[in-house]
Amino acid sequence: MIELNDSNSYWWRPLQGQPEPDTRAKILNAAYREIHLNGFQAASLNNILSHTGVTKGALYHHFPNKTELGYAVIEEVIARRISLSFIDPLLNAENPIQTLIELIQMAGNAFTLEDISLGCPLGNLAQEMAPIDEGFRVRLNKIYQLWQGALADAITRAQHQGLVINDVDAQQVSSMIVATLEGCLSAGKISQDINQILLCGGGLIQYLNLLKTTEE
Amino acid sequence: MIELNDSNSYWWRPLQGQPEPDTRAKILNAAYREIHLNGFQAASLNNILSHTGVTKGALYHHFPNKTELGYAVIEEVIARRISLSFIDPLLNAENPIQTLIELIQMAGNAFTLEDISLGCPLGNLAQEMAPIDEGFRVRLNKIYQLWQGALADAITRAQHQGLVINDVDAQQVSSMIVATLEGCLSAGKISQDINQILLCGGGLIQYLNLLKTTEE
Amino acid sequence: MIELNDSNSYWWRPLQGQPEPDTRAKILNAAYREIHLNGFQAASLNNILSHTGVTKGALYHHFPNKTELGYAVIEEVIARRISLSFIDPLLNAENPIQTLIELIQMAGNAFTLEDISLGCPLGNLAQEMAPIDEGFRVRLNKIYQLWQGALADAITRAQHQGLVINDVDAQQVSSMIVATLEGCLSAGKISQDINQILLCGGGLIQYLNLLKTTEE
Amino acid sequence: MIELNDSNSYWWRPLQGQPEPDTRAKILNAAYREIHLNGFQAASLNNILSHTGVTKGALYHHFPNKTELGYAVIEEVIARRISLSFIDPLLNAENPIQTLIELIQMAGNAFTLEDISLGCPLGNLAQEMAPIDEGFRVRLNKIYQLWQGALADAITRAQHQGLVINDVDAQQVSSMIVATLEGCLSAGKISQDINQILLCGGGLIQYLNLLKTTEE
DNA sequence: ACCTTCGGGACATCCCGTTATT
DNA sequence: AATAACGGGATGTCCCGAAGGT
Repeated sequence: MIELNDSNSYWWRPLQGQPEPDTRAKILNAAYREIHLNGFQAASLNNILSHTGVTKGALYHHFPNKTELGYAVIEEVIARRISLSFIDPLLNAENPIQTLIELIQMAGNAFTLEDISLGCPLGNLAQEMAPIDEGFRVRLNKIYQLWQGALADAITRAQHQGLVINDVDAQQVSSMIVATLEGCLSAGKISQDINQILLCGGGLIQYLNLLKTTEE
Repeated sequence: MIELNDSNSYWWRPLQGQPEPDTRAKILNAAYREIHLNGFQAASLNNILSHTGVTKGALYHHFPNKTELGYAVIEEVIARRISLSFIDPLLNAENPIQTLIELIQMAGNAFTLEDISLGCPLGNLAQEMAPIDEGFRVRLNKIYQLWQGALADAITRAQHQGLVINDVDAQQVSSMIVATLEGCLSAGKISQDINQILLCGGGLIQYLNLLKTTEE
Repeated sequence: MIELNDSNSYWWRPLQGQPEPDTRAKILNAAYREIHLNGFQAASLNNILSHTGVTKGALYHHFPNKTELGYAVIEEVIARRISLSFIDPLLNAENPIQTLIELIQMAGNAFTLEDISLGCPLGNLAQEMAPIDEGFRVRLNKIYQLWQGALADAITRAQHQGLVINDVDAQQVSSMIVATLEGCLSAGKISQDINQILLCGGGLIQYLNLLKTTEE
Repeated sequence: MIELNDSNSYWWRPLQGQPEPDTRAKILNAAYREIHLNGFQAASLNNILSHTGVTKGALYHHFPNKTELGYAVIEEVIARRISLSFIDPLLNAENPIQTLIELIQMAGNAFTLEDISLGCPLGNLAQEMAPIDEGFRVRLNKIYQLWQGALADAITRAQHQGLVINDVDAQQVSSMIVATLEGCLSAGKISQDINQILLCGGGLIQYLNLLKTTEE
């Protein structure tokens, strides 16, 4: 069984510039980890409390119930992490398609074995909760669409810059990119083999290179 | 919350030629559904029992515990369904690449709203249980590798037949196809929008068409 | 089957000076009785709860599990009772050997039929749990050694006072006394006959009288 | 936890001259061991079955229920073992008191660590079941009285032979001997220290020697 | 004589929330 | 803002025994 430690994994490498987090933030972080480890339904409030030293009363002072805590984790933790890692870098990229490729390569190289084992926080929660709780689905979908939209924008821009061929639909390509990325992580999770991720990611990068205009 | 009914969805459309299932089979089928709906950890044995009319004593006669029941579901239900739907049709296909494309299209068209909402049984379980229970991971990985291997074989055969360009690696492509398929289903689950699946699947099919040799 | 009532038996005559016991104490007392009646393994938490009116949540707030509840019963209930009944009176006795004899006689006379039937709480638990759970064994052994040590001290003091013959080993004698006492209670339990206890206890007292120095 | 093996311990060293035991005997032996290990209430019929390879149907063909199986174990297994070990040797002893002493010494030397840990089958069952089930109590008491009676007879004979002083009551002494023996085993069980048994047993032997007439 | 299958209850555990108090 | 105590339901597990077949 996986131990909840303070390692510097890809998914919960601590965000910088946040001095002495208050109770609410402590709960949020611990909840994020617990949920990432065990899923939302199997996440235990008692575990979260014992890992933070916070009491149950304090928790229920800040969050009305477990579900709302889950919502807050999505909106305040996961959303930010996805933005920082996958969306922001694309926004003002000079060469969007190249930036995207490098982003994928960087992520692949940064993965630890634990990251592989646990998978993407967004994807995990979506897989588990989307069919069960509409509140989860809506919030997760919002992030998902944001991500995919940013990708579509980047590709469109790249097309306008003449960096990407024009006979592909940006929406379709971005949709496929996100799906393939999530699928790659899933493959890594099942096989627990980083080579599976690199193999699959390599396929994606090769595909993206096919989209580039052949410069001469 | 989704109700467990007897609808004819893609994932649990009843297999044919199995008259009057015995107790064990009844449990297995109900467990498959319950797990598909709620995930393994949240699956309730009591639900399974009440949906089958089987008693606890009977269940524990056939399976020593919940985990072993989960294993049996993987090995005896999920494995067969994946084989029937995605592997067998490829085995003796005359035109493997075309068969593969048609397979994807057929699956996309066959999906009901419920299927979209629930996602792929294999992918769901992998997402949830691979990091938590090695027994699950190994069994799921076996199916996953079988599937991917069958795809790689098909692509290699297509290359030998001159139907697919030779400058792609069959392993890499098959790995990416499986990942993208799983990712597409995930996207559909989050958005609960069949167009998302078609969009994403369309991207995959377009990609596969790129791999075909340009006949003249 | 024996009913759990509030009788004034030797073993659970309520300790004095403890007004309005709190929840934890109530659980502890009820657990002590239930364990004394049925043994630890067969002790039912539901019985304990129903006899106290306490709920499951409260019980598991105070004790992490049944085993720890058992440990607490040993350390906080049984230990005190043995001390009060068999150890403390010996500590500052002027004539230790005579005090010991009187102690045995008093205990014998105080026994009710129920006491005989249920036996010694310490001995029962030891018999049942020592081979099964090391935590039980260690805690029970601690009390046992305390008791035996107090007896050995008393005998040694008696020897120094010239009240007991010097050609016996205090350790050996005290070990035998404790064993014989426990054995007497066992005999009473099997025969459910108070005369058996008196017969056996009489033998012990006769033996102790043999150890006295013949004053002239 | 103690494993159920086939070791040659004092308590269940196999009785000789019993070729290829039938089903009933196999159940009886396995039940004896299981009960000795875990007590009667915690003894699991399923364990007994899995250790014998016998099925539940067969068990319930030979015994109407668990309680009757327990009775049979007492009457057919425990009774015989106590007789063989502690009663028969005394019956025709030329020097009863000396034989008794040697018997105690032999038993003490024969004990393995496992024997110490598990205690006397008779005493264990009595401690656990006498207050709970009258059927158990009666059957166990019968063996107990048989044993004690045999001891009383032996002492009486020794007195007639002039080997034991006349100013002790044979009944009382025999009662105390049995109690002390049981108590010694209990002490060994708690302390899990063979020296405790030897210390306590030494005290008993010393006491017995006091009863001898001083030959000159 | 013996086997498989099954019935149904009891048990320890854990969980999410609530309430009174400070 | 935070705490300790408590409520009460649901869960997986196990167990003894019954029933019907061979």
